[in-house]
Amino acid sequence: MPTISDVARITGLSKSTVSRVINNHPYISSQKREKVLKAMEEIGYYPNPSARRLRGHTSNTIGVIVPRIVNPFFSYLVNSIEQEAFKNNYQVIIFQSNDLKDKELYFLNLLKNRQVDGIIMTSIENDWETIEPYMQYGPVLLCNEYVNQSSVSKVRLDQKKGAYMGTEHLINKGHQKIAYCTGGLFAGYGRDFDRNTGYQKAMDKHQLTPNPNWIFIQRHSIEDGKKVVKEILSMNDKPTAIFSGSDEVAAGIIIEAKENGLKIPDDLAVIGFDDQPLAEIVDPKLTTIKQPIDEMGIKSVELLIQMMNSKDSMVEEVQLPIQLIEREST
Amino acid sequence: MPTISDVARITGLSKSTVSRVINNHPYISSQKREKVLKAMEEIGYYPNPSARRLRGHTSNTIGVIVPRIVNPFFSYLVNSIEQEAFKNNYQVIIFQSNDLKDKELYFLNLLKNRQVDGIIMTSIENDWETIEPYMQYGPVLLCNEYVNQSSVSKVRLDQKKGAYMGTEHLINKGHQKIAYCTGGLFAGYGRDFDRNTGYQKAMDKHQLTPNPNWIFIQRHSIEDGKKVVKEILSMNDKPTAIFSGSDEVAAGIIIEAKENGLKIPDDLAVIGFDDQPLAEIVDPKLTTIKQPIDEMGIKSVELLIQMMNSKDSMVEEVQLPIQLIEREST
DNA sequence: TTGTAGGCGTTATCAC
DNA sequence: GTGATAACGCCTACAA
Repeated sequence: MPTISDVARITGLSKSTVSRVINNHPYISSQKREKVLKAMEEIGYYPNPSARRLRGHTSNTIGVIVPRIVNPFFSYLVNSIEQEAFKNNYQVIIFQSNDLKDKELYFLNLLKNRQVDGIIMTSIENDWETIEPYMQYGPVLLCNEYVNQSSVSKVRLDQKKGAYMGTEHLINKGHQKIAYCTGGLFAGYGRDFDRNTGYQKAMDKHQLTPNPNWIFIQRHSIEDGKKVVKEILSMNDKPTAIFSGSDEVAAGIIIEAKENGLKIPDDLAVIGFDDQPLAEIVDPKLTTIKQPIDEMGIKSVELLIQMMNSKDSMVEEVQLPIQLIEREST
Repeated sequence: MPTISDVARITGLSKSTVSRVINNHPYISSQKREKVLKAMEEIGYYPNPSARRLRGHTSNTIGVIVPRIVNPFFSYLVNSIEQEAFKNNYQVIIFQSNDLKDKELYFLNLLKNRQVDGIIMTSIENDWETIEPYMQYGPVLLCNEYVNQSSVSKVRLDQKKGAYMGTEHLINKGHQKIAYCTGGLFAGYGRDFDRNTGYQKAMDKHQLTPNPNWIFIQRHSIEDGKKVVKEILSMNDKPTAIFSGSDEVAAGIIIEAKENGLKIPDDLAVIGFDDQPLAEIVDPKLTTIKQPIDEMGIKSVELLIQMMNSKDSMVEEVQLPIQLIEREST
């Protein structure tokens, strides 16, 4: 593997000059610049990232924390991030927190060693007070999940509006008994809180009061969705529609409802969130709230790179549009 | 961020001694070892990976090349790899080749800079002659995709048997006109070749000859599956069953077949490959060949770590079992 | 069993 | 404009 010294030797110049060319410094005769460039090309020289990192430069590596990559929402997000990063000459290290506080912290630690230049967090496990101190070691960007803190950059959606739209869509279809199913707990802030608020706002506006039994929390998987149906079937007062915070849970609901002879959307209308590929696979096809995943990834990388390059810490917040996709399940 | 010098200063020992403790060298008085360990703990010392890398040591990083992470097969594989790597204190850099030769080569290049200690390739784009030279820079392991080369380690399945089982299953159900749908071209070796061979072998054994029109190549997505159905519908001599090399294509086939009024499995039996989650979502549920993805990932990491630790290059081949999951589509 | 010194490849600083 | 040199943090001959 050729080094900067090799280039220097071949061109008869000093390492400093070569380094300057590499880093696009001014004050170099274009004649020598050409010479260096040519030599680099010839011997296939490529700067050693470890050395750069050690010397205090950037590592051209960004870390992405996801709860789990097998969730299509996150694999699509990672896809978009990786593509955009590659375009900008960055590599992506992927971390799965598995909803574990410790693992999340461990990953955040890599910022200290400059293992990564910056981190995109797509989920948050620890309290913000725990996470915030890590920001002094390098830029941290929140994508998808967020907190109500003005000190951190975010790329996010209007979750409140999304849930509002979905709920109102069901109301417009004539439903009054609308169940609500979320992945989170009833947190006091962030993504899930905003969704909850959106649902409530829509219900309130139409003077509807949900039966507390119709509120399901911490549901994530297809299996969870199936269980929701079982619970509903055992109720005296059953909902006629259900808003689910994830397409996967919604898919589970549809599958199990059909098994039990329920007609969708007649007996039970279902609306999901994400617009994952399975929304078109499930039968009937799923009405859902589409999140602009690709744009989120692209914007996140763009912003993070800006943050890494700006000397003083900058904070920016980007909000992307959200959209209702009506299919057959409502 | 504390360095080895800090630990040395605090303990009153030299950097060498500290380094020896870190690297578990023999010939250290257990008394001093304790002292060092304690100091490291206290100040939260963690070796700087860049420095280690530069000095010629390992980076505790492995690279994984996948064609695309949004394909559930690969996201599950990456999940398993990341989990196992984390257990062993390794980080995972993820690369998407997007079926591009250049991108694949670019990633392989990182082996030279010791950006990664080893690479797991889950797909192969370039000719083997092009890839082989990179193996001198570090261990490369083939997982899932493979070539008929004894000089490289592999973790793979008996693809031939898988395709054979699937095809014979259809034959046993009374089908004679069996279409075949693969993601690859008709390569002369490797995974897809073995699958093709398995299909042919099963057909031959039962003295069946497929209509050449029933052979579909380079089909990957749900959309591709839908197109296959359209093509079939326009044929005079139609197959009654179809073996698909991927669950996604199979799902597309089922969806489009239903749209066109075909009953599954009566009018068209469908069998997939992978056992992805969608196999249980699609209606009717998909019969498929299950690949032990988790074991593949675990075994790959295990093996790669062994390879990275062994001084002389070792080559090993692991073959994992494969299994038919019968559901409703056949 | 422990310490000293040098170098991995790069870039920033200071000279010229 | 260009070059020598030190330093980033770590590990390993070599010496003691």
